[in-house]
Amino acid sequence: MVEGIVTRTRFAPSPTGFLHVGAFRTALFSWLVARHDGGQFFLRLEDTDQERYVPASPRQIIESFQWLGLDLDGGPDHDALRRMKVDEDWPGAMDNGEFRGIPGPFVQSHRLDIYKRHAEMLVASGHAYRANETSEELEAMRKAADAEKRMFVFTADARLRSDIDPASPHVIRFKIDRRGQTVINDLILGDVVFENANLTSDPVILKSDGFATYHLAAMVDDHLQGVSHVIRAQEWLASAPLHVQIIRAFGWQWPHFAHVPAVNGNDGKKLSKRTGAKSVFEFRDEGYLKEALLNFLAMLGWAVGDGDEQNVFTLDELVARFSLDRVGKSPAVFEYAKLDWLNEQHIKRLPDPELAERVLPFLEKQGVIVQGDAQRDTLVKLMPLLKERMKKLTDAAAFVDFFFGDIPTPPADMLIGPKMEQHLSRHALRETAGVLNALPAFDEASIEAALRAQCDTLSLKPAQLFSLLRNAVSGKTVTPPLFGMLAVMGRETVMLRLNRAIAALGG
RNA sequence: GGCCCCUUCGUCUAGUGGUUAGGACGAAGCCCUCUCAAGGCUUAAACACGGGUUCGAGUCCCGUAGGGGUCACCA
Repeated sequence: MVEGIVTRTRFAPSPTGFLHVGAFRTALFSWLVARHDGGQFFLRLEDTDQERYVPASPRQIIESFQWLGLDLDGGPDHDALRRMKVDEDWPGAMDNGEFRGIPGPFVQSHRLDIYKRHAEMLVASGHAYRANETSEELEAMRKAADAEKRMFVFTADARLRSDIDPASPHVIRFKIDRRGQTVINDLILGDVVFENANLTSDPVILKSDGFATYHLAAMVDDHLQGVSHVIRAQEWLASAPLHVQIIRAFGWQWPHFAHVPAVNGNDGKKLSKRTGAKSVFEFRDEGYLKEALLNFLAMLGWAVGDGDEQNVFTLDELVARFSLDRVGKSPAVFEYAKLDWLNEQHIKRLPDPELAERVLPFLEKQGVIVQGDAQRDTLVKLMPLLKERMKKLTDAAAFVDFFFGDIPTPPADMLIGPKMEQHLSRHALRETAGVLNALPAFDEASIEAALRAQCDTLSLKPAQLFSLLRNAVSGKTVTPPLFGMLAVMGRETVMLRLNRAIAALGG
């Protein structure tokens, strides 16, 4: 256990491609643990595999954190990102950030000397040794073991050569202690017991190209950077005993471990492209709120419990209530219907001006709004009409497009009310237009009162008159509520469209 | 195959020996209603299986089955 220091967690992805939301759920758990405890959270890029490195990856990872609003107390700075060949013109995440007492660099390829030094320390202390078998030789050894139906385990005794010149190309392997057992006190899973005799080959900790492997690099960094809780995907559980041995070989205290269960697709299998392995950006672009995504991700595997049945949480509430001992042990499945519902809930809770700001970029992209600033006020007024019927931000366009641009005069058959003749529809429109034009105040309450009175005057049912008006002013059969819609639209536009409709009906 | 993890409605889950097994999403129905929604009410829907332990098991133990992870000079 790391004692006497604050909770410090980290997210340490390998920049080898685009991270899907499942990875960010693990990151969110780590972030929540840190914030709940008033501790720190930082980002470390584990790029010790140069062959799989994808230069677009660091940027995607950092911008995802930015969009989600998960702040970092440390991470790759501008210079580090430049060295990683991330776009020159990109400002980078940490230029305005601070490194609050957490030692960097935060990119593993910039820490090679540290790993080398630590690997040599283990050789000197007898916990590791040099080896230089070629991959062909190793393959042959595996085949031979296979043929004898026994498991291939590489140990110091198995190596072909032991007199290795430190100046020649070679790897350093960790010498696994195969006696006794290792117990991992996992914060989520409880005690997990491993028989050390079952452990696999002595792992390479320093590759012949001078790069460390995960096992060495992550343990060294977590120690040097003061990580108190190692929160990671459950796929790491099998190598946890090895990690404990490495930490012990250095004489360090080990951190709390928490292995987070996987997230599966709706086929029960590992998340794939087809089953929803999307990036954070894809959700953003599809019109999801970060609040909803975060809420949804947090509840995949975590629940408040204790009889509390709250479903909708703000980030602050999650920070206040999250704890690892409430994280379930079993894998969860993405169910996007629930995300949609959460999105609705968070949309409804957003203040109108804020919601309008979120909707605006989508309307601009969809060509509904051209002059955003000029039309912002109208947009804010529309929010009360919209927020109850929007599932995603992309839904807004269909409800508001006719407020911001002219509409073609609807076809005549659309201008005839239910169970009404053409002349009757025309009459009703003409009379109602007259009433609306004479209305002293063109606000929602006045409009409603006047139109309901019109139903009586004309002996029409609300459904008849109102659908007629709706179609005439919007050109649509599905719109926000009529009275509020007319008020926001304004008398001038309403009269213009009603008169056109009357003309289209021949009169 | 060895080792490890997991198993409550379709999905996310509550439950820590005694419950009519609760909630949410989704589904169906009803109500409300100017369309679409929202909202309200109601219904269907689960303890993987088999043995124990116990007066009593979703809860404890042991098996079985199923799912997943891992066994690289990848992370």
